[in-house]
Amino acid sequence: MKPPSEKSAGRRKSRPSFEPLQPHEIELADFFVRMAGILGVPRSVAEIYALLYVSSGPLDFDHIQGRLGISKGSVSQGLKFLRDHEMILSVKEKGARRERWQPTPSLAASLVALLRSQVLPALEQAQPGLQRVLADAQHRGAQPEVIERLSRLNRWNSRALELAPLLLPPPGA
Amino acid sequence: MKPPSEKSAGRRKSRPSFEPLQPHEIELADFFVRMAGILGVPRSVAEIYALLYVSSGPLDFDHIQGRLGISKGSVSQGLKFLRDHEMILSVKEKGARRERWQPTPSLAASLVALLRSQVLPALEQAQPGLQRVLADAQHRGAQPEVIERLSRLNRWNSRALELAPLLLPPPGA
DNA sequence: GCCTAGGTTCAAATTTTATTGAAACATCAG
DNA sequence: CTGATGTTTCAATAAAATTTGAACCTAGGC
Repeated sequence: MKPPSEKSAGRRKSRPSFEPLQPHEIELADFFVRMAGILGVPRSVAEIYALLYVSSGPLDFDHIQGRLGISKGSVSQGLKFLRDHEMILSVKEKGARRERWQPTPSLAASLVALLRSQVLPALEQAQPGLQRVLADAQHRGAQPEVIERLSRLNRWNSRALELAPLLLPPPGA
Repeated sequence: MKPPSEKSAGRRKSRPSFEPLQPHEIELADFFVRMAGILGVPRSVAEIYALLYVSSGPLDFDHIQGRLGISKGSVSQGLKFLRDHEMILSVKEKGARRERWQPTPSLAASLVALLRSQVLPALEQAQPGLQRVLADAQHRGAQPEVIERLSRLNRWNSRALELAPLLLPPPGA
């Protein structure tokens, strides 16, 4: 799909054109993309975050789409993800219709929220199953070594669940 | 090549048949698969690990393939991955040709090795780039807020690299 | 109410990643 | 050396994840 018309004449309504990322922006985006990849966060999401991170003020939807050259859908989903994980904040200027976005002050807190959202549900959901697996092994009279492994796994899981609220306080705490 | 006969009569050379995973094994495998997914580790690798984890003794190649019902290639690659990340050990019985595998004693250590191998290279590779991005921003006289963000990112990166060898000692330490 | 800027949704298309299996390789026994 | 067993490699295929874009909402101005 080629951009409709390259020359956006000065008229009000014409689609504004945005410059592609600068080398320094690309470098930072690459870094965030790599790190995000480790946690399974999609490229487009990392790129959006990186762009907001190097930008001086909050950016609106169209700027993000224009500068990154990605689709509306991706921008919308990416912003949703970042919002859901409390990694960006909307800055509403009063009287303005569009929202503008900037990163939350603490990247650390953002990462914690992200990890929390991925790991906690898995641990919670696994708990009954793990207990059943252990009970089953004991009941079958499995090898002590196996019982020991499964016990340790259960203890870990429990401790992680106990500690989670302390280390990773949920939003409303 | 003779057509393999379906009924494995009691004879030595016939292809042994392995039973599919039991419910308790499936449950544990699901847990490991979920956790592995967070770190981007493929399903087949997690399944292999889970099987070794619930099994009483070390298992050989064919047992792993047979019980999981996956291809030779997957087993080979999965074992390679687990070996490379020091998550399994080979128990060679003297005089025996085939290797047999069991999980390393500490799952915690295994996870640490895994994380290390994913995160460290990214941090190392990023360092010069991040410094350049910061220098560039300073040179361009970017907004103080942006400079501050980039500085913090650099500090984090450096500290992580300093701490890494302490928290995650490499194999030969 | 109606219109429209601003944004979301989601099925289809694309890209990425994992798995398979046949061929190649390695090692040991005889 | 030869033949059998045990394992790895890698191109082809299958499966999963991401991106796109057009249809669809929604709130606010008129």
